[in-house]
Amino acid sequence: MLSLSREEICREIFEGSRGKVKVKKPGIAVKNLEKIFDATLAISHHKGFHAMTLRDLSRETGLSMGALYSYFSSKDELLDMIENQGRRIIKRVLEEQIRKAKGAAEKLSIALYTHLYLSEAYSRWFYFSYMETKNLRKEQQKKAIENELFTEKIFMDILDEGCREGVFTIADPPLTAAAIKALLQDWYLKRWKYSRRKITVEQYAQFILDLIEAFIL
Amino acid sequence: MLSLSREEICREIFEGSRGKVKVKKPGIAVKNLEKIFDATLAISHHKGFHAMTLRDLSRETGLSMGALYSYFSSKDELLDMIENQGRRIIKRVLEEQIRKAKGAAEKLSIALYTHLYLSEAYSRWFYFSYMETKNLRKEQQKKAIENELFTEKIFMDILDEGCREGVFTIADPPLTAAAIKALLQDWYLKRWKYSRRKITVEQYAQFILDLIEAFIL
DNA sequence: GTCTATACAACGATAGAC
DNA sequence: GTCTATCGTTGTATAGAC
Repeated sequence: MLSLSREEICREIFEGSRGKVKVKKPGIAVKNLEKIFDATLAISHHKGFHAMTLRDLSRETGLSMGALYSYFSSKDELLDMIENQGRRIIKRVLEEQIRKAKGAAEKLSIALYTHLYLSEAYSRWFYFSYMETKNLRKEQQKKAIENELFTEKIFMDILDEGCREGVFTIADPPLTAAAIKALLQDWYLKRWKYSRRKITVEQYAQFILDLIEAFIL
Repeated sequence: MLSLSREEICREIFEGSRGKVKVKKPGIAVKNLEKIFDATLAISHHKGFHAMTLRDLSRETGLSMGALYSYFSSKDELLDMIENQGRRIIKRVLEEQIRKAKGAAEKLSIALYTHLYLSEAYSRWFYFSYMETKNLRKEQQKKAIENELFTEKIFMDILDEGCREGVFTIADPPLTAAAIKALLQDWYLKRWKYSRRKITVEQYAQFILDLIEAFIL
């Protein structure tokens, strides 16, 4: 439900990138953008975006170097496209879902689950974004930091609301929100560990909720 | 108390790297290794180890390219020296400190504080090691993963001991240990955030301890 | 022990044929 | 819309003077 298909995502990027993508036919462009983003996330997952060469990307996508440059005008622009679009989708879905909930306790639960399900559906994007942030140019780095603080603020606001309602008792809301973020991030940063131990996203979500509730209820 | 001086660390690396470092005079070698490691961690912190060129490193250390190659035989070897030595020191200090404690509750507290103080003293190393792991060659990557699991196991064992003693009640010890690790790691991965908010390492340590104890006591 | 100068490979990016 | 061929640049690494 949360996850758009990859094709829809690439269509959205294509629509929003008129002028960057030189290829005009939507059918062809969307199909190849899908290949390009998939391959970029896959290769970067193993050796980092900077170490990925465009020759790697050419081999993995089956497109020539020349063809790649019909979809972006520089390696940096490719990075920007991935960063920006991912952020936009995630922000939208997260806000949509939380709006549905009533009361702080339910909002906390929904926010936790939504964030974990999102990072499950787009785990490679989350991992990529986390790991590449420090390699971005200033302007993009600023956006990434804003994004981290934005998500944290969502949890801060829920915690504050809970305190006002009298359902939560929290000594230090900012640190509590930071801890929640750290626990959410571990899910996509340490996927190898959790998948090796056969922990499902549902198990992890319930565990985090229990841990936090033991602290604030 | 925990932190060796940088000079001592570099001396230890120098002693343990006979054959790698071509420079023979200890005084000169230790002084320059200090410059090299410092600069590598500093530059990598901003743009990643792979993006750091040896010309960058030359400029930052004041040594020529030729001189640098008297201290390592390839960029990869430099990376190995940093990874290996950091791991060794941290493992040693962590085990030393925990051995002093008696009983699970005290051990948990000591382990948390020690890990946080260590990651405070060597924060750039911790950050570097975390961020560069996926870019390492297979053999080094395996060591890094073993290291992650080793630290986690320290906490696992303490939690198990506490359950046997009857002082802790834990539904899922492995997930609890994983959560502790995630919270410890956030301290050095998000230094910008905590320092901006003027959170001290003592405050953070006490907060994490409170959070975990609320869950397991 | 450190320097300058340089070799050589690999990179990102482009031009022009198809 | 995609390809091949190639440009100029920049990277790691080394040789030999000092």
